Amino acid sequence: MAHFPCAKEIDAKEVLKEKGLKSTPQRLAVLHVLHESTKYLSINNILDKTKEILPNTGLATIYRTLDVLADIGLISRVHFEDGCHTYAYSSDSHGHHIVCTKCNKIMDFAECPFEDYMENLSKRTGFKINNHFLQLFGECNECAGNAN
Amino acid sequence: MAHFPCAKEIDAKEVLKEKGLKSTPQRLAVLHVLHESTKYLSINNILDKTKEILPNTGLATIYRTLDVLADIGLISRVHFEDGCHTYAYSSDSHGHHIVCTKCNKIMDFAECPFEDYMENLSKRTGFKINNHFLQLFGECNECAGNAN
DNA sequence: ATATTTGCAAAGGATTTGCACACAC
DNA sequence: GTGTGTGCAAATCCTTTGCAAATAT
Repeated sequence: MAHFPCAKEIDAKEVLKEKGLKSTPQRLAVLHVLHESTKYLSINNILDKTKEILPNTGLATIYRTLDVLADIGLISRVHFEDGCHTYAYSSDSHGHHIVCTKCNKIMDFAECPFEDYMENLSKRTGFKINNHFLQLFGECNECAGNAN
Repeated sequence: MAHFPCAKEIDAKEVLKEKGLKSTPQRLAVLHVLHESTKYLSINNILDKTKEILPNTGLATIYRTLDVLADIGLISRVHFEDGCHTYAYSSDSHGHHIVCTKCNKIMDFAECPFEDYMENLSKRTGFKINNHFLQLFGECNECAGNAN
């Protein structure tokens, strides 16, 4: 199997093995690409960079691999404002929501716990933070209270 | 023009007028549907419910209307794990990211400012919060420091 | 009266799937 | 050796767009 200088490679191999998944060059290459990149990459960016390592990689493999890696927690899904088209009524400008994963109930909450934290985080990261997106998932009291 | 019992209708009309947009039955109906619903609705759910009010509404109108309403802040975009396929490397299980909207630089941060807040929010909303999604947008120090 | 908005249908992209072959275990 | 994973191409799905007719102002 090919070998790539990915800091998380050994870890990744173990995580994959734990889940009964194979450590394929493609999976390690995609992880490597994401790990090395300091920028957001589109699916095609990821494909191109992966092809620099494994020229025959197909687009479908990228999709499948990203799903696998996200499912086992080695990467995470990132949301962009214009990349995701689902909407909910919002009673205030923050528009944060809590979603019940059992019944889909949705509740928006006005106050934003981050306001204070932002400044702190701005200083530490060097980012001037303009906007934020927060969403909570859980079970509403009916679903949590009633049986499964 | 049709009239719907939407608490925010008058407000919506004003906001639309302010922006030079027309208060069409479709826009008010979609807003009404989202406002009345306590649950997350898919695009097709929104179409179906809107058709209960205005039977001839087309799907394209739903998309256009949701965009307009989101742009003027009357509704907000909601992200679901499987509804948005963009990924980034994640160095910890939280996987929160800050994204620079100018150069696309992405930085993940380990600590989660919500940990403490969760319990508090759980009590107030009645939701048992299992998971959360947080993402920040801004400008990295190079982009913020350098000219535009 | 006029410019915006809508509905329909067609176009366009993005993502997924089927299947034979390759490969990690 | 076996079953999972991959590559290719086709199929599918979601979203956007063009245009003529309708309509809010």
